[in-house]
Amino acid sequence: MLSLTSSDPWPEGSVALEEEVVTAAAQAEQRDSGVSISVSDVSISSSVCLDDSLTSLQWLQEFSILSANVPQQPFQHQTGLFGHRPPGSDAPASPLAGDPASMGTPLTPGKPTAAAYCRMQPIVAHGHCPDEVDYKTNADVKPPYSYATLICMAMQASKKSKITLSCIYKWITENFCYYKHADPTWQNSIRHNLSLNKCFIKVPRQKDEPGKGGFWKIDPQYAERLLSGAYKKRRMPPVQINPALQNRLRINLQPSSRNPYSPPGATLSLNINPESQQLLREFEEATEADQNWDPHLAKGTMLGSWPVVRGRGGQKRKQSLGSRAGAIKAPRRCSSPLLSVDEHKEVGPLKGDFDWDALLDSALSGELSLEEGDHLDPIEGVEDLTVRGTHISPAEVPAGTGDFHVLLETHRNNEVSDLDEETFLATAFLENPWPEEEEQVNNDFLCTSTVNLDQLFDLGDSLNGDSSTRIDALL
DNA sequence: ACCTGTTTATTGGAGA
DNA sequence: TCTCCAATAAACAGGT
Repeated sequence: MLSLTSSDPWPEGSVALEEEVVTAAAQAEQRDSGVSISVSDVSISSSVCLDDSLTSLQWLQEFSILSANVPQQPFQHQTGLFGHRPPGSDAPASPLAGDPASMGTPLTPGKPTAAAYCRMQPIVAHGHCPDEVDYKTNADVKPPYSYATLICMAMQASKKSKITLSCIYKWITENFCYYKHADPTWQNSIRHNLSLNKCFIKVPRQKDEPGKGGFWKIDPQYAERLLSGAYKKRRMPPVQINPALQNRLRINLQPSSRNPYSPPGATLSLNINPESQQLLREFEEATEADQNWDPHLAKGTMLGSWPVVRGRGGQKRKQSLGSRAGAIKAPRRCSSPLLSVDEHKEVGPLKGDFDWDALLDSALSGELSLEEGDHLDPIEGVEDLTVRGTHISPAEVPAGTGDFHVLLETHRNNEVSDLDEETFLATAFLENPWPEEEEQVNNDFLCTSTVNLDQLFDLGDSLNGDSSTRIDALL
C-alpha cells in the first residue's frame, strides 16, 4: 500500500499538480501491485487525462530500478554514487563522472562510487571500468549526456521553475568544457530539442519582463508517461571524444588502459572513473525520452556512439549532398556573451550541483507539486524519516519541505511494483517546478547544491530485499 | 545583426 | 533488414 497524506494544504495549483502525480501513481500502483494512495483533503478519484508527453527524466527511476536489481550494499551517505572519493585520496570527490556540476564543492555527495558501479555491473553490458573524466575541465571528451539531459540538468541546477535558453547555454558551457570549445551548432541542437521534446514547455515571457525569448520548464505531464512504465532502455557508450582532439589524446595512449569503448584505432588514457562511467550511462539511459509513446515527438535523448565524429549526420550530409551553405562552418569558441546582464544575475554561477538529497526528499514530501510562487514553510517536528528501511536523520532532511506524511508500503511480488514505486518517487521529483521565491534566493544556490544519488541507489538496494516497504516521512 | 524558436531533412547507431 | 530515434544541419520567421 502506498498512501500519501498531507496535513498542510498546498496551494490549489500545487494540489492539482500533485493530484495528477498521485493519481497516476495510484493508478499504476493499483494496477500492478494493489497499492492504494490517499491524500488527505484531496480527492484523487478523478482520472487523469494522460498526455502523450514525456520528459527525458527517467534517470531517477532507473537509477533506483537498476540498483534494486543488484546485491544490497550498505547505505552510503555522503560518499555515494556521485561522491566517490578514491580510498586514500585527498582529492575532491569526483563529480558525476567528473561531473562538472559538482566541481568546486568541498564535498560532492551523490556521485558514483566504485561500489555503486560495480554492483551495477551485472546489469550492464559494458562490464568494464573506464577511468575518470572531468567534463568541466576536459574539453576533449564530449559529455555522454543527451541534449535533453543537459537541458534538464541546467533546469535542475537553476533551482528555478523556468529557465531561459541563454541560461541553459550558460550552464552547459560552464559545466561542460567540451561545449565551450565546440562548434556552437550544439546550441541549435539545444533549441531543437527544446522545441521538439514534449517534456519541455515554453513559458512565454511576460510583457513587462525585459529580455529576449521565453522561459523553459519541464512539463509536469511527464509523470504519467513515466508511470505508464513505457520506457525503453538503450545501450549507450560512455564518452565521446572531440575529434579535433583525438590525435592529442592518442599521444597519451596507454595500452594498459585501453578503453574498450574507444573507436577502433583510438586509444585513450582518460581517467574515467568506472562507476562514474557506469552512472553516466545509466543516467543517460534513464534520461532518454520515452520512445514508445510518441514516435513523432519523442525527440529526447540519446547518447552519441562510437566512433564519435562530429557532424554525424549533418556534415556527412554536406559531403554527400553538398553544402547548402556552401561551406562547413568553422568551429568557433563560444566566448561571446550568451547572457544578458540580468540573465547573469538571474542564473548566477551555475555550478549545477544537483541536490539529490533535496530531490529525494522533495519526492517523498510532495514538495514537488509547488507551483511557481508557492512556498512551503520549513518543516517542523521532523523526527524520523525512514525510507525503505533506511533511516534518514532529520538533519538530512532539507528545510522547506511541506508538512507531509508519506506512507509507502508496497508489495513486491514482481519488478513492476518496484518500478512503480520508484517511478512515483522519480516523477514526484520531476513534477517539481522550482519555487519562485527560491529562485530569488537561490541564485547562488547552484554553487552549493549537492548531488547525492547514492541515496537513491542505496534506497533501491535496501528495498530490494524488503517484501514490503514503508516510508514514513513526517516532514 | 543577432537571438530565439520552429520546422524539415538527413544520418547512423541500436534494437526488434 | 527494418524501424526508431538522437544528433546534426539548416532554412525560416519573428523579436530585440
